[in-house]
Order: sequence, then C-alpha cells, then structure tokens
Amino acid sequence: MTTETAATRVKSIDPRSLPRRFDVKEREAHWRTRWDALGISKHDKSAPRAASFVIDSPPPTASGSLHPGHVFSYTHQDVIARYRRMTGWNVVYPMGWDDNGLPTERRVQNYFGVRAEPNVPYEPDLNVRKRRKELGLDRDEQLVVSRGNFIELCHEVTAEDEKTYKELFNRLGFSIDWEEEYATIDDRCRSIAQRSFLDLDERGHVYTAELPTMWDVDFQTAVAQAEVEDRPTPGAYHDIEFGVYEAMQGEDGVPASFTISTTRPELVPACVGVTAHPDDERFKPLFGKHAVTPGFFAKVPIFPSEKADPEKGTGILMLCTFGDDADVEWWRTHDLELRPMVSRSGQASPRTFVGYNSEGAGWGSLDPRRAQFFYDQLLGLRLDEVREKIVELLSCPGTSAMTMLGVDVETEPPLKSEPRSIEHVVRYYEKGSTPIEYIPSRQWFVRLMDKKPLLQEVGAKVQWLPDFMEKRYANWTDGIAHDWAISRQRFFGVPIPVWYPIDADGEVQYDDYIVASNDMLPVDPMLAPAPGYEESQRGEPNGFLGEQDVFDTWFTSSLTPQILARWGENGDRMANLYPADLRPQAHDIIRTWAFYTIVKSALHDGDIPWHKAMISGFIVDPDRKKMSKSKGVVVTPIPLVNKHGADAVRYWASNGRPGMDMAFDETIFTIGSKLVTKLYNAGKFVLMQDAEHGDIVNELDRAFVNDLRDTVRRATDAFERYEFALALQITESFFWDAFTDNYIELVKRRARSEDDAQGRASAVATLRLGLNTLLRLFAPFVPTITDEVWSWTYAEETGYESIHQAPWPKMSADADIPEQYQLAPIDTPDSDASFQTACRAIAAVRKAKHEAKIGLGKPLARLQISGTDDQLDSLRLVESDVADAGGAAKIGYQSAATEDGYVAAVEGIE
RNA sequence: GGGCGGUUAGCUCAGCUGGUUAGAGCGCAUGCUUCACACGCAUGAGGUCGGAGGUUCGAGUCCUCCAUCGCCCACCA
Repeated sequence: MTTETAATRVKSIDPRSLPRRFDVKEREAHWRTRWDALGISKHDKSAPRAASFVIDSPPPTASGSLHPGHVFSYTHQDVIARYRRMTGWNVVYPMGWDDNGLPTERRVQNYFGVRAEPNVPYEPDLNVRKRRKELGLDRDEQLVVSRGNFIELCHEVTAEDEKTYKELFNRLGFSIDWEEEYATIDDRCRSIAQRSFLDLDERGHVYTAELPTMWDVDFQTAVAQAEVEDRPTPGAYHDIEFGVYEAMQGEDGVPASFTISTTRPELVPACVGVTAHPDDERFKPLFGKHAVTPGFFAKVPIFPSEKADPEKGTGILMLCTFGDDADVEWWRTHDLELRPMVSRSGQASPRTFVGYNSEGAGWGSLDPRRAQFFYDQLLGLRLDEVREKIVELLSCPGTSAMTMLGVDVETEPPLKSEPRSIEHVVRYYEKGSTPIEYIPSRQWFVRLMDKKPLLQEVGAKVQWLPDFMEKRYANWTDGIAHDWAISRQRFFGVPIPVWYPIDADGEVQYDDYIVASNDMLPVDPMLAPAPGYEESQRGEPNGFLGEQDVFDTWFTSSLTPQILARWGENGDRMANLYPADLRPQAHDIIRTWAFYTIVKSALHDGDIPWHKAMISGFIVDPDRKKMSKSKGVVVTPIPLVNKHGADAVRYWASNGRPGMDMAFDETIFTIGSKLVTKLYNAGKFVLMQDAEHGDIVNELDRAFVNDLRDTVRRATDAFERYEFALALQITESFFWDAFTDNYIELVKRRARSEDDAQGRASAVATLRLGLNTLLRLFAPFVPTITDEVWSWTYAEETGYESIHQAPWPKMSADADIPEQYQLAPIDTPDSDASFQTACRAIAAVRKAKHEAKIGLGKPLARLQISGTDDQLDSLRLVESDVADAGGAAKIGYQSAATEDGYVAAVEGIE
C-alpha cells in the first residue's frame, strides 16, 4: 500500500472537532466493521512455513457456558496474534467449535426432552415439540427418537451455541481468520479423525477388546482416565462375616469364619476372592484356603497380597467383579472368576446359580437354590437399591455362610454390626452423578502404556510457557495407568470407521474387523455397507455388522493442528502450516487436550504438534476457588463487555501472566477504561499541537526519545518471551508517568511558543513521534482506541489505514514507516539523563508548590532549585522547559553539599 | 502420601541472572475546576517481603526445614 492511495481513502481530521467523550460502544462497532473490510485477520495462503506464525487455537466446547475464563485466555491469544502481525509474521489464527460429544447431547436431552435409542427408525421432518404434545408427555418424560433425528437436533443446538461464542469473540475484537472456521463434527474434521484412526490402525497402535472398562451407568458409555474425577462421597462400612470352606469340611486349625469390612455390600454376589497382607498373622492360616460368601455360598480363594493394607477395615477384604481398579488388577493377576452382576444401566442383571459340579453356564454356589432365591430379590434393582436389599438380607441368619456347617449350628446374621458411616473418595465421570463402575464391554483403545518414553521425549521438545508446566505434562504422562479408551456409546460424534464380518453361524468376528478405505471418508458404518458387501447383508449370516460407537471427542480435538493443515485432504497444507507455532490453552486440560494432541502427533509422525505451548491460568473467585466450580454468582462475559467496553475487558485479561491464576477483580476493568480515556485525551492534545514539526534537536526531546527507545526495546523483549502482561506494564508506565504526566507537561508551552520556532518544531515532532510509537505498543492490547487515535492523522501520514496493519516500532531504520515516526538511534553523548533530570526537578517544584499551598497552575515570582553542582549542571540543559512547566520565568540555582536530589524553594505571586 | 505453583502495603499484583533508604494500581488523607483529560493532576501516609535456620561483605531474590492457600495426581476394601 502506498501513501498516495491511502491518502485518497483516509482523511485526517481536526482533533479539536472531536467530542469531549469517547463513545466506546459506537466506535467499537465501527472498528469491527472496518477491520473486516480491511481484512486485517486474513493470512497469506501462499506464504512459506518460515514466514508464518500458526496458532493452534482452542475450539471451545460450543455447548459449554461462557465465563470470564474464556475472555481471559482468548484475549492472550489475540494479543500475541496482533503483536506477531505487526512484527511482520503471516499470522494464521483459526477458530473451531468442539461441538460433538456429551455436553451437546445432554443439552439436547434437556432442551427438547428427548432420548435417542439406536434401533428406532429415522423419521424425516420430525417436529419434537408437536410430537410431545400429541403424546401428552409430561415435562420430565422423554420422547424416544432415532439416532438420526437426535443428531439433527444436536446440529440445531450447536449452531445456536456457536453464534453466542462468535458474538463474544467479535465483540472483543479478536482477530480470528473466520475463513479458517471449522467444527469438530463437520465433514472435514470427521474425515481427519477417521483418517487418524486408519493411520493408527495401520501402524498397529489401536485394538479392540472386551475388557473391564470404566463405565458411567447414567450416560451408559465408557469413559477415559482423563475424564474421571474423585469426589468425596458419603458411604458406610459394613462388617460382613464370611465362612471358611475348609473349616466346614472339618479341617483342624482353620478358623470357621472371618469378617471383612466393605463399603460395597451390594457386590457380595459378585465376590470372586478374598485377600489380606501376607505378613498379617491374623489371616496367615487362611491363605490357600477358600471363603464361602454369605447369602450366595460361593467358594472363592483366599490369597495373600502385598497391596492389602492391614490397617484398613478389618485387614481382610473381598474382591468382586468389579469394585474398583484394584479388583480388576487382582482379577487379571490371580486368574479369578468373572462374575459381572452390574448391567450397563447400573442394575443387577439376571444371573443363574449352579452347583460346583454342574455343567453349563452359571455362577458356582454350594447351595444354588438358596443363592438363586436371594439373588432374585435383587434383580432389576439399581445398585443403591441392591445395597439396601442386601443389607436387609444379610441381617437374616439364613444368609449366613455358617449355615453351610450344618443345620444344628446356631447361626447369627452375617452382617455383624450397624453400618458405620464414613466419607470416602469415589470415582465419578466428570460429567456424571453416579459413581463409575468397571464393566466388561467391547471397546476400542489406543495403546499408550508402551509409549511413555516416546511421549516424554516429544513433550520435552515442546517449549512450555511458563516452563514449569512441562512438569505437569510429564507427571500426567508418567502416571498413565490405562491405554486410551477411544470408543463411546454415544450418538453425536465421529463414527468409528469399522465393520465386523458375521460368519455363517451368525457369530460376529470382532477380531477380523474391516476398516474403511481412505476414499470413503467420512463414513458412517451404520449407514454405509462394509467394503465388499451389499447393504442387504447387514446383520445377516455371512454379512457384516457396522460399528455403532463413536470416538471420544478428544480423539478429534487432539487433531486441531492437522485439521488446520488439512492433513491428507485435497489441498493438504501440512508443509505450510505444520507443526503449528503456538498452542495456547488453560492448564486444566494439559492432561487431556495437550496430552492427546502430543499422543497423536507422536504416533502419526513421531514429532511435536507445535513448538510452544502457552498455558494460561484460571480466573478464580476472590476466595481463590476456581470460578466455574464456585457456587457464587456466575459472571457472564457479554454484560462485562457492555459495561466496560472491549478494550477495558481486554486490558483486564492482558494483566494475567501465562500460567498464573488471577482473582476476578472488577476494579481492573475501571483502570482499563481510564487508560482508554487517557489515550483518547492525550491523542487529542498531541495532535492539536499542529505547528509545523521539524528535527528533534532540543536536549529534552532527544533524551525523551532515548527513554522511549528503551521502552520499545523492553516491551519488545517481553513480547518475544510471551510476557505480554509485562510488555503492557512497561508501556503503560512509560505512557502514564513519562509521557502524559511529565513530558507533555514539560513541553506544552514550548509547543505553542511564538519565539522559539526550532524548539517548537522539535517539541511537536517529539510529541507526535511519542504518541505514534506508544499507540503502536498499545495496539495489541487495546485495539479500538489505538486505531481510533491512529485514524485522526497517522493513517493518512503513514499510509496504514489501520494501526493493525502498521509495523511494530523498530529500533533501527525502518523503511516501512515515514521518517518522522522512526526511532532511529539518537546521538546524545552527555544528556542521556536530561529527561529524568527534568522529571526530578519538576517533581521538586510541584512538591514545593504543594507545601507552600500554591496551586500547581499558578505562576511563581521566584523559583530556586538546589542540588549538587553536577545535578545543577545537568538541570541547566533543560532549564527553560522546567521553568515553563513550573510557572516561573527562570530558575535560581543553589549549590548544596548533600545528594538529596533536587529541592525547590518557591514564592508565589501576590 | 507425591508433584507443581503461590504466600511482598487494607485490596489486586510487579520485583530479571542476590547489591544503595522494597515498587505500581486501587483504596485512604490532603490540596488543585492548570486553556487534552475531575474516568484528571499533585502531594502524602501505609510493608520487620508467611515463619525459622543457613550460604554471603550483602537476601524479598540462593539453600534447608516448617506453616499456609490453590491446582494436578495417588488414596476408593
């Protein structure tokens, strides 16, 4: 762009004609439109990798609620993006929506009152509200719809939710390139997620298996380790007596019974073993023997295990299918029976008991008839109901294992005492409300347990900002205890692109699964037949079965760098955009988003997904609790923007340093507003000084420019280290203290002087250079007000219609900017400190005037300043400006021996 | 129990690789309608830098221990 063409479009205006107040809302709307028209957020698609700065921005969960944390971390990204653009980078700043997954499904369920069932047929043009009315459904009754109809409703809801986010992002002036918008459920992302699966399959990193999997019984889906959280939950210890089989057989020296202590009595029917610590003298005689469970009379092995804690409960415990992680581990290592009693919906499933000598399937019992009688009372009950019922049953002497000793023995109930209430920590799915169960089910997994060294190595190649965040990643990676369960029994997600052959006997051959070919993507195996089959063969012998599960949403969102770079598509841009430069994100999702993204890039190409990860903190309540978790008032961002304006909100967010949590404190918004006002007024004042400008020759001016140069250098250094909050602070303090409070006050008379043409021209030039430079330093933070002031004259003078197209101030000669706004080095051999000298002297004058109760603006009859001889020599260089600013005609000098700095003595005019 | 981070003026936070009397903003007190700005300007009060040891000529800054707050992980019988 040249000055000539720009000048025809941008006309300077007279600052005197500007309104007294800056109308924030009106001008912000104006500038948003302007930036769109100028295309400041667009990137050059032909630019080579080395010229581009690629931001792997986080796609928000569209159905999640907006909170100040979004404003906080997304502002950080935008500040970096704007800075990088000004420093000449081809910034690629996309935005996506993470819309698939459970949050959306849950919102649809609540919003429309529907539930999807896999085998319900699709209905075109279904009007849910009308249908509910027709059926006369109550508010809390769910309408059952097909998978296809449910997905349609999900799309409807996410489209609305995305609008809300987009509005906020636009209101805040984020310089997102909306041409690079994507949604994790769209065709492109579905293809890339499925392509990722095909590639992992080809490399042997995925497998399917029927394994005990963490399961949420409400949502009826598998969950991954990263989605699990611990919650303190009330529970109760139940002391339950088990019999000892060998004692019943008359063996000597073996106790007849022992008592375990459990918080999960409902799992007694699923008991498959008993264990205690090998060194525990109390139970040594029991090892190698067998226990008999109360009520169900199963004969289960008793074995020693180092993992049992003698201090806990009674020191001896029962193992079930499956109470927790440890049960799964013991089941695997000790070759125990499998007795799953919990259904996928969290109820007691139908089970048959058989005698130990019987043929066929069933659970072995020493007394199958009685076991079945008791178990049938539990059938179909939810686990919490099962617990109550079991407690009731075990309170009857008839359930005692001791009854197996013989009819003559006087027996007592197996429940030895009233349950003892405790609070313990229980695993929950983070979005669920019922504890996790371990349920054997067929799932897909990505092998991680053998990849830890690779993941550590790749994670270490990423530069983490701040650097200690790397330890969080390393910690999590080190603590991985399971492979990644990637299949979810949900609807609104990316289908897993596999089919299973069905043999002639109608058996599904899960291990011989058929994967889609690359040219089929995206594909839904529930709708499309497997390669080589006809749709008519679906579900038939010698036919195929389509996988009905979808991927975990992280499976797709972990591919955001590849999605931007269109990995494997027509128009693949991997060479130009991959790996990305910067991954900005919050620290709570290091274990998920950052971790899985590294998993993907490490497994696909053995390398990093991005060079740097900039981790932002949280917004916390004044009481230091995570805001999203607090029970207090939820602050939504749009009203904040309405109240304070985008620049002020951005100012607030910019004060948060990477990695540091920030308390939500509304006074910071006020400070931001004040800065905006000050920039407006200082801009008006400086540009009103419209005498001709000339060379910067005056001593004070040259020293000021040197300090300005120093500010630019420090702010730039801070930005290069991603310490934008520091850059802002450096700029702000120079603007406020040095520029408006001191420099402007020192030269405002000279800038209008009638008799010092050279000094006047120097002051005007310096004022304009100072404002021009400071505006550019502020531009990434407060884009509206800086562009507003820029537009008054700088747009025309420089040819940059928007400040956001202008270059960042450089310390060396800069051909991109008119000479009068360059910060070329200034040779000031003996007066580097002149500006500081003048500031200190004028401060002394102000203090003296204050103490003498003379108004600051009042003229002085006499002004005397004392200091050491050196100090006075230095002051002489800037004498006239200091005298002017102090309101005196001249300065009297008084030599002082002590180095207390300048001290002024003043006399007012009568 | 393990890891990480914080603990500096009433409040929110800066203090880089250790170096003179520890900084900012808000709040507070006092004064000023100075022709850009009262969403302003000026002046001032206010801190034994969580505690205890140690290294050093010298520590808010380094080391050790402790306390406390937060986050993540482990603990789930």
